Amino acid sequence: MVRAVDHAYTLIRDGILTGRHEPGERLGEAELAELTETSRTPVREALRQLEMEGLVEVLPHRGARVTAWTAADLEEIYDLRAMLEAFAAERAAGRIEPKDLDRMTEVCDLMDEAAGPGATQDLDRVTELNAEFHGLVRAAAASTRLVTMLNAVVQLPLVVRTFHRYSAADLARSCAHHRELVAALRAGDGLWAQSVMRSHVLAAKAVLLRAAADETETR
Amino acid sequence: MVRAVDHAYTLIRDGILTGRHEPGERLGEAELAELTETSRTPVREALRQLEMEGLVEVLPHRGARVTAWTAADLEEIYDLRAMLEAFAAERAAGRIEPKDLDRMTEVCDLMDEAAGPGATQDLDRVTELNAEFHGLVRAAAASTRLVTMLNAVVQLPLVVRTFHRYSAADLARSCAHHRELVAALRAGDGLWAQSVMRSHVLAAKAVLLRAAADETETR
DNA sequence: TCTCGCTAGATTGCGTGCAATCAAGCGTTC
DNA sequence: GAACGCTTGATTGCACGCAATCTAGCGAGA
Repeated sequence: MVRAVDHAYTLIRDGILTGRHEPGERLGEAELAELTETSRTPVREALRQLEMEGLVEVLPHRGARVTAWTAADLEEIYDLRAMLEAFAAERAAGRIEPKDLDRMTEVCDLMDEAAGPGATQDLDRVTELNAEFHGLVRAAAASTRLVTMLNAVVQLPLVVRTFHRYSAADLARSCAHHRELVAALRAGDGLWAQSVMRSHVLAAKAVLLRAAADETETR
Repeated sequence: MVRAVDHAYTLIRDGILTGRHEPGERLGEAELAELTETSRTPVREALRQLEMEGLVEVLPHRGARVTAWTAADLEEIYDLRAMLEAFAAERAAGRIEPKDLDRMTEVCDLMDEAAGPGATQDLDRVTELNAEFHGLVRAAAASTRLVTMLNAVVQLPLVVRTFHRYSAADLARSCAHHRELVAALRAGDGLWAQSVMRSHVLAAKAVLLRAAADETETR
């Protein structure tokens, strides 16, 4: 048995992440209540939650809209994320358990497999594994507040389906970063881990910004 | 005319910050509705908001409690804050307007006055001015998301009435940091600004941790 | 023709009732 | 005497209704 709030939250969130609700689209409470087969009360709470995470904007007496990101937002968010993830990596270096490190190595192998060129390539699986990898780092950082903040800035990359914009070289570099991070964590070197993680996120930012620039150019 | 949610939010928040509601205390919705002279609906929304900011914890079907901080929480929060404020200072270095810098200098003068020893000392006024000073930095950083995150980690220092634990030397150092930060921002030196801000926050952390240690010792 | 004001429809904000869930106290059984 | 289960009281979670507010469209006046 799940709470209606969680049900509504998950449904609306997925609707935004999969692009079913476009940026700027208006989200009426009554409409969402019907969609989620609940009432407006849990929908309201779910929208508040999503507002905190930055996925929707709600204006008093005017309802909620799906957040529309600008290129400047994107840059700002990735800079924030770089800092937060680097901090998490540093903390993780002093706390992570060997079994988590082993699992991270496994995830790296699976990612190489799913990211490799050819018919077996599965970018959605890569996204999933990537989320697990970074989740392990955050969990090892052991800071509930940090995790909350990261959740707020990590949603966006999902919206824009990051990995579908990666070139083969970008993907290879990303996987290499992951392996290097595991090495840094295994060595217990906080500075190294922090540094690799920062590179990792900033590289992702560069890919995204270039992709965004290309899009507006060809338009 | 203000919204009932905001009214309830402000009232409950003040109740926690001023210590009227003690850490660990149970906060019943009905009770708060009566206290704020509204109904349970806006109270519920206010509690959710406060949960996001870390001031209360709400458990499903069991209601809300005022968050009880441990020494480890305190350390974690100050490390987070050091990083976030440093980041804000760096961004501010490239964007802040001369008139804001002038105002910051004014605030420094006023703080020296209010912090000075003797009968004119007014630590609540220092707290107020300190908030304005840091607010100017954050505003200059021009990142809505960063401001949201900082709000989440800046609440705590208010709860424990930080400045009342400062020695004369601590206060003097804090004011010196402020002046140095203004200099760094005026020079447009992001690295310098970031560095000063980090020192500033970590120094505050040290004062608080020592004070906390003393308290548990004499108990 | 442009601007301002008004009206109507729709939507959010809030109050309240009812059902689901939880904690505590009591009684029963081993 | 201790442990388990049940019942009762209290509290949260959810649904729905009404009032306050906003947006859009129309009409009157300059």
